[in-house]
This record gives sequence, structure tokens and C-alpha cells, in this order.
Amino acid sequence: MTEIPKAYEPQTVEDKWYQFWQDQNCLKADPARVSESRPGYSIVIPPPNVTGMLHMGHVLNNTIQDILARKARMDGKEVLWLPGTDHAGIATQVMVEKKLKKEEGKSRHDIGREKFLEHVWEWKDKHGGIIINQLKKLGASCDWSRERFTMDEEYSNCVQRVFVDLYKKGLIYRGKRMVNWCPVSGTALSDEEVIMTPQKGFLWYFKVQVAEEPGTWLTIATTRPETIPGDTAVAVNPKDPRYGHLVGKHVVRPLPQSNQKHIPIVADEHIDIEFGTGVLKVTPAHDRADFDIGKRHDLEVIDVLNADGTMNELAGEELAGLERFKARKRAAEILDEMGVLEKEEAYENNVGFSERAKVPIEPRLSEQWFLKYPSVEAAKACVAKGEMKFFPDRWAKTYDHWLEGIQDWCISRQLWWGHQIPVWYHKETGEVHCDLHPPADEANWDRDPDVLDTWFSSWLWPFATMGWPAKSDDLRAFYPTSDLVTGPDIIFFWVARMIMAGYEYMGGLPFKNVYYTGIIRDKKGRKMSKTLGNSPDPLDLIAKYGADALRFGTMRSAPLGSDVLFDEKDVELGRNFCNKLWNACRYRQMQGGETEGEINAELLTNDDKWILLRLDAAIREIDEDYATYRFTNVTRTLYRFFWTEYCGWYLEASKAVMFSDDERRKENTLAVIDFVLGNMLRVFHPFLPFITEELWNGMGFATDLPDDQGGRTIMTAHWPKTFDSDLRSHYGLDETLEKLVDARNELVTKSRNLRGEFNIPTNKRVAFLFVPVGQIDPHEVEALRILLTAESVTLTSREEVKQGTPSVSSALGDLFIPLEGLVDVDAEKARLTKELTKIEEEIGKVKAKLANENFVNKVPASVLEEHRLRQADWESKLESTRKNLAALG
RNA sequence: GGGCGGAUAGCUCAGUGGUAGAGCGGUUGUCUUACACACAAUUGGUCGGGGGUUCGAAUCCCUCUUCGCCCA
Repeated sequence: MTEIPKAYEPQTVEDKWYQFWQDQNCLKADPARVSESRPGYSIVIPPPNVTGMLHMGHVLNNTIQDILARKARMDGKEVLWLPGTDHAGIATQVMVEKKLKKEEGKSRHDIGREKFLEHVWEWKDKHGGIIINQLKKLGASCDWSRERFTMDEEYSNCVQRVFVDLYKKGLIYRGKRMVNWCPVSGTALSDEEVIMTPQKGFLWYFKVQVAEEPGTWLTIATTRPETIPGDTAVAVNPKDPRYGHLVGKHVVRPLPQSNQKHIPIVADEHIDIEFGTGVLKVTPAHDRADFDIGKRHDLEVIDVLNADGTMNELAGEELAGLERFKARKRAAEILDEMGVLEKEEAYENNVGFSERAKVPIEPRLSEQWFLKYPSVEAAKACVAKGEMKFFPDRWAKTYDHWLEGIQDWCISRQLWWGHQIPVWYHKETGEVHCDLHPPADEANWDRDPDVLDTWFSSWLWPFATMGWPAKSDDLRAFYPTSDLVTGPDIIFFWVARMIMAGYEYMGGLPFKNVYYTGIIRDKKGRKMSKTLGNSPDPLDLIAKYGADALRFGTMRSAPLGSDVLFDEKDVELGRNFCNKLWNACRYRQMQGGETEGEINAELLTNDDKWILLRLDAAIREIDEDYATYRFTNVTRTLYRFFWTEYCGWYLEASKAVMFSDDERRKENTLAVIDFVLGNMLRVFHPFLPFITEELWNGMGFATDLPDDQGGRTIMTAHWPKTFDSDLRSHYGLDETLEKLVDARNELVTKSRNLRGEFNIPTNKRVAFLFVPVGQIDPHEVEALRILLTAESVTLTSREEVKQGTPSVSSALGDLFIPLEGLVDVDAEKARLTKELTKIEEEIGKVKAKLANENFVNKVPASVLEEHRLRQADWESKLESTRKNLAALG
């Protein structure tokens, strides 16, 4: 770094280093390098939608993955972070359809399947790379040479192969079932794609006449009067005394008016006697529960809706052609006109919404492909037994519960964009051909037009991206993957299914650990959404504060297991942190001298030893937090160590050496500073990749190191080690030393406090008098002076201090602030008296505990010892404070 | 209805049996030769309520209140 700007400017630094990492092949994984001493470490990215743009959820998710990947590299592992995107069937198709409509005024049916798919690919080629570039901006250290897309040819082959295999195993079948139908997208959906949402609606009460008993009427409550033409029975609970005698008779269905059929009254135990009037209209074609009732009673199924959600002819001429919600209103009106509507009341119920199209889904009977999930027991067991770990582990329960009651998966979609189902039907015989290849006489067959659910391709992601079904080098080196980082909202969609696919096709678990992130919310706790406009664009934040700042700020506020309330202030804090780091290094640069000299244990100051001790403690804490995936704790430790301990105390105290004439000590302290900074940059690197790389190279830490140990880039630098006991005793890092420095710092804090009480501005230099306990190194006195921004600190004895001089004390000694004429002696007396009271209270508390026989007898020895020390501490404080009070006269 | 999670300083959260903490915010002072994106000081808490276990509870147990998520 030849020129050092006063403030850190991330914009000039970040792109440069990302380019460097790519050019130098730092991100590329090589399976040939994997060995016993260099284990493989791998993550597959949860593929973002190819249509997507980076949002805050991606930032959190990918920052965590990057932290894990970078940490693993520094731990000496061969790292593969495999990136890619998924084709997002519905979302992408809808987007391109809209564009087509807008630009050419055409629907996909106007131009046909082939032409339409050309449009989608064109769109993908043009926009599919956006989110990839955004990930690079964030610093994601993915191996881009292995980027995959779920519609790649090789990947598609995997999907087809799995379909055929499961079909041949009898796990995939075709059947006419009740499915969730999205009338807007015109396709079936899986149960997981349906979001139950409370909706305000009405409950209409209408009456129907019993055919066999003219004059007898039953009242039915319904939320969906438009489906009356599809009713093929009414059902009552056989235990219901009101209606039991009517079972077996018929009622006159009011709609359509042109076809007022007589439909049976059936008894069904599932009818809730309490709900409505206890009489249920049964519409087997349009309700899951009704479909089941229909099956039990062998009822006719009358479908009165078109695929697009409008009513068809069977609904009668009064409703046919109407959109379903208009028809609902109209049907109620007609009932009213007929004089059979008794009342309508406001009613709230849960309605299933299409996850993508955001409209109510329609339960609909249709011919679809279903999958009986494979390897369910193995998938369940690996988590239950702890072979695969979830963080936080409470998600294991959710996972288990879902697997307990899963229904077959509806995997066919009536879309064009996706993997077309490899099934052909013979035109004459209707014979089914399911294979990777079309039948020889293809002209005599029709291919199934449907495509597969996008998740039917993503569930193969961990191995289909690595060369499966070949036994590739990548699979050997990097499979099963190490960690998966994802949101708990796709635990069923994706995680559970990947585990099953892993067991079914690779014979084991696909990843060892799953880390579930929280959901990013705004600072008011609301989910981020485009419509609310409360979702900041991460790219804007990066432009404003830098990617490192965004990463650090996000991680600092994202605790394991709970949601993140995002506030731009967090990013600002991240920027401040980077700037502080920048300036701490700038300070080092200004002192000149060679980088990283040898540390001479003989020449270490107390502060040198203290910061080495604190560094060691920080690394220990960080190692522990990594092991339990507590990234927020890591940021807290980094913050505390760097800001409070290193900058706040050590760096200031080091000025006592730096500004002195003691060249040997100066050199030695520089060596300590370099050692600490070198370690610090390394532990910061996974969180702050850019600035640490800039400083690592700029400050010369990379010089003289082998390439694979940080010589070219900090990415390959080794993760710092903690000191073993030999090194600790060599440097003299022990408890006594720590206590000494703590006592000094206590004196500093108290003196600053005292200045505050006397309203002495910080720029006013004060001449302190110091009465130490025992001998003291002059260097320590100078450190004291600098920490106090004092004019001077003069050694003296208690007798020579003038009566009435305010003072503070600690185990190190007493510090007096002579402020001739400025001191209100009475106020100072009052202050010390107050302090005495506080000390006496504390002593009282400790004494009371120690006087308690139960306490003394039952408590562990260490706690007892700690209490005795505490008492001694307070008592010595009591003594010195009394002396100081007496000295006031 | 079932399950899970949360309630600690004005805000966001850490703290799983032994002296209640951090960051931000507020207030005051300072451009002190790394940093005003900073420094120093200061303010601020019956740890949601009640009960229990214990020498000792924010922490363990029971119960209630309340907020959020998932499933039905």
C-alpha cells in the first residue's frame, strides 16, 4: 500500500480482488488434490431461480455458505462450492408469457410449444446470468467452472433417468385424483405449493325440500353456492337426532333450475354436527373431503368448472361462463330470488392459495402423475439417529412429523417449460411406453405433453450436479457434501426430498449438516416483499457500504434459529467496522519497520502479553462457535476483540512504546502488532473477504509465505492456532499478568470517570500524581499517562499529596488529580461516601453468603474460593477508599 | 385443534444454576498526531405474571398471559 487513504474505500478494492481470485483459479476445486491429509469439503448452493434477482435472503444464505467455504479452505481442505440456478417452471413460464403478450400480443398457444420454448431459452440466456453476477459482487467464492442449470442437457438426462427408474420400480403412477389446481397457471400443484390463508367470506344458508316429504325442508350452510349444480348428495351425521330419519330419502337440488335433480341424503360419520346446520352439501368434483364422501357412498361426480376457473354448461345457463367468484355471488342471488335463501352471515375460513399465482386453488379431479416417496424410512432414520445434524436441531421434529404423514407427490405440471415426462401413449392401443428413448415407431405414439415439477429436478441437485450417474472424480472427492445452508421454508419442498433421493440413488445421506437460516424481516418484523417495498436492494447496499459491510452487518444480526430484523444501521455498523480495521492497519503502517519480525519474549511489555492472551482467548471462542455454527457469536467476539481490546486498550497503550526512544522494544512491539494483525486478518477473512485480502497483500503479510499458505492470497492462509501451554509460559501469559493489566485499566477507567465528574474537557491535559503499590516499571507509568491523555503522571508518596486532592484507586495504586481551586471538597466527600456505601453493601452481601452454613457446606470449592476472593477485593477497596476520604481532611 | 419458537435496557439481541451484559439510540464533552465511519464519560433493567425446586433461579419444573411460525 503506497498511498493509504484516511477512510476505507471498498468500491476501489472489491471488484479487483474478485477478478484476481477468478484469474488465479482460487475458487476452483480439484478432486485430484483430495487426500487423507487434505480432506474434501463441499457445499451445493440452493439454486436460485434463474429468473431471480438477489434479495436479502440470498445475502444471508450465501454469506453463510461463503463463510463456511472460506473457513474450510483456511483449515486446509479442498473446497468445492458448487453454484447454479434452477429453471423455476411456473415462475419463468409466466414471466415469458407476460412478455410475449405485452410485446407481440400473443399467447403461448398462438405460437406453439416449440416456438415458445425458444423464447424462454432466449430469455434465460439474456437474464439468467444476473443473479450469478450479483453473487460475485457479494464475494461468493463458488467454483464457477462447475456452474449448473437444472435444464442443462446432462442434468435433464438425470431427471429423465430417475423418472423412468421410479416408474419401473412402480413408485410412479398415473391416476385420476383430486389435485390442487391453479386456474391462473392452468396446472396442478403439489400440496406443498398451496398456502392456507384465512379469507373473509360468507356462509349462505339455503333450504332444500325433501322430495319424499313435500313441505319438509332442510337448511344447508355453504361457502360455495356456485357449486350447487355439482352437488350429488347431502350428508348428515347418523348420530344427529335431527336428521337420522331422513337418511335414504332425497332432496331437490335447487340449481341449475333447468335440472332440479333429486339427490340422496346419505349418512356419514365425518359430518360435524356442530358446523352450520349439520347438513352438508356434497360436491365430489370440487372438494377433497366431499370427494372422499362420494367414494364412500358411490356418488356421481359432476364437474361444473372449466380449467380456467369459469363455470361450464353443467352449471346451468344461469351460471355458465361466469368466473367462479362472480358465479358465487350470482348463485346466492338466484337462491334469494327463488325464495330459498334464508340468510347470509360473514364467515372467515382457510382457503388454499397458489404459492406462485397468489389465487385460490381449486380442488379438481384430474389425470396426473404421482410419486410414492422412495427411501422414506432411511431418510427418517438418518436424522432421528443424528447421522445427519440439523442446526438448530428443533427442525428435526418438523421434518419427522412431515415424513410421518406424507401423501403421494403430484409431480406432473401442465406447463411447457420444464422436463417433459418421458412417456409415450400408443395412438391405437393406448399402451404406455416409459423410457429414456422414444419408441422405435415414434409416429404411432403421442408423447405426454406435461412436464415435471421443478422440485422433481432439484431433489437430485447434490449428485446430479457432480456427474451422476457416472462414478465421477467429483463424486468420489466431494460427495456426500458437508454442509447445506437453506431456509426452513423449503424443508419439505427440497431438503427432505433431497435426503430421500440421496438414499435412493447414492445409498446414503447427501449432506452431513443442514443449517437453517432465519427469515429476513424489516425492522418492524414484517416479511420483506416487493409489494410492501420494504426490501432493500443488496446491490444498492453494496454500492453504498461495500460487500464486506453488508456481510458483516447481516451476520452480526442473524442469530442461529431466529428471524433477522434487518436494519440498514447494521450495514452501517459493518462499514464502520471495516473502516476501523483499515485505520488500525494504517496506524501500523505509519510506524514503519519490517513486517513480522521475531517476537522476543524478554522484551514483551505487560500490554504485549495481555493482547496475546486476549487474541488466544478470542481464537478459542471463535473455534468453538464455528463448531456449533454460531456465526453471530463469532461476529461478537471479533467485534469485542478488535474494537475494545485491540484498538481500545492495546493499540493506545502501545503508543507508550512507539513514541519512546527504546528502539529494541519498539521493534519487538511491532512484531507483536504484526503477529496480532496477521492472525486477526485471517480470522476476519471468512466474514470480510475483500478488505482482508487488500490488507493482507498491501501490508506485506503475503511476502515470504509459500503460495499454498497465504503467499498469493489470504484465501489459502492457514487458520490461526491457539497457544499451547509451552508457548504460554514462554511468553509469560498467565493470570497474574492479566490481573495486573486489568488493575491498570481499572485505574484508567476510574480516572476518566473522575474527570467527567469534574467536567474537565477531554482536551484539557491534567498532571496526575501516582502512588503505586510497590515497585513499578517507568514504562507502565508512561502507558498510564497515554491512556489518560495526561499532561504527566508523577510518582510520589501519599504524604506528599496535598490534603483535599480527589483520587481513585485500584490494586495497582492510588491516582490523584490535583485541581487547585477547582475541587469542591464537600462534593468530593459526598462522592467517596457514596462509593463507600456501595462497597459496604457488596461486602455485606458476600459476607452474608459466606456466613450461611448451607452455602459453605454445599457449594463447590471453586465457587467458595471465588466468593472469598471477592470479599478480599471489596475489603481492599474499602480500605483505600477510606484512606482517600480521610485525605480530603 | 396439534406442534415449535419467542417475551431480558428506548430498540435489536447475548447470557442454561453462582456479582445482569453488548451493539445501536439518548445525553454531555472532545476534530487528543490510526480512525468524527472516531474518542471519552454518562443515562437506562421488579430478566412477561404467579407458584415450585435449590444454600442460591434470567437460567430448572409447573401454570397463566401474550406474540410469531408450521401442520390440520
